[in-house]
Amino acid sequence: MPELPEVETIRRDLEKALLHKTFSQIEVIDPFVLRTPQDKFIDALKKKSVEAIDRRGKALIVTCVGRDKVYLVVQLMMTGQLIIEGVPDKHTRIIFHVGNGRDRSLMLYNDQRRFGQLRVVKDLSDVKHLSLLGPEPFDAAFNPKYILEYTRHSKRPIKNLLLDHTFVAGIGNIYACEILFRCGLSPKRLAGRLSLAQAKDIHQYSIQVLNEAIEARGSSMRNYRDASGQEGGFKKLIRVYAREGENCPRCQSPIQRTVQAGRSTFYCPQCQK
DNA sequence: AGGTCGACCTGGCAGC
DNA sequence: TGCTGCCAGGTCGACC
Repeated sequence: MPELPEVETIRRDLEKALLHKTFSQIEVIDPFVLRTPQDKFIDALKKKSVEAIDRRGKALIVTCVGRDKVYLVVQLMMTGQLIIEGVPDKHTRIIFHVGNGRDRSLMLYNDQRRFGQLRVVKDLSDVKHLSLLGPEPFDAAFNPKYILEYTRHSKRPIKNLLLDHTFVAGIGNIYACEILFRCGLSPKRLAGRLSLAQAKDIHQYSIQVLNEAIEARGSSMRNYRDASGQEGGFKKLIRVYAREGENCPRCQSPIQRTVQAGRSTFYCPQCQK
């Protein structure tokens, strides 16, 4: 579900709610979402205190300290949610009890489709997905030169490349469409044919779109909720995604939908060449 | 080797 | 109302 801006919003919320608090108890309702054996998962987190909450791509990394240091890695995938102070429902898979006595609270892991994954590791390099990730869009390593060099020999459409997390981490289907719209670039354009100016646009508009979305606390299409269960505000700012048939905000011609790499792409054929 | 495609799950919605 | 088919923000492994 969530892409970089949504996960970053959740990360900031969790930081306010969880930092330096202790997991007093972990209730596993549905072990299906665990990638660490249930008893190990509970044992590794119980009585640990949260030292840091980081994000890498679309993954959340909760650093927990106690007898030893462990990392809780959460990939929300399509429908995962981490909710503070929510009421458990039929999609609640894990309940984290936080704090003690008067300062008690709950953090729920909800996940309708159960694609999400939670694991506990002692060493982040044990998480294969993390080791495969390309640079963060806000990193200096993600720059026009990198984009040009990475794509030089590529025969893939630029949209597919933006979705490839080994190229750049955290961009998903919504933001890939929005970034290309702002660039005025067709999602079907071959990545290997980019000019330096176009690589600069991709770099600049990636950062711009993602920053605006973080500012608006993410987009809510279907299932996305922040850590307090609220929808994000970027939905109103989305110009093409899921707007098939509506007028392009720039030229008024109808936005089209097509399918690339098995996923919907929305774009304006007039503005995006 | 690079790139594409189904599979993984559940549920909402449109159309009949 | 109920059924069917399609669609969904991600990721991986099988396959071409």
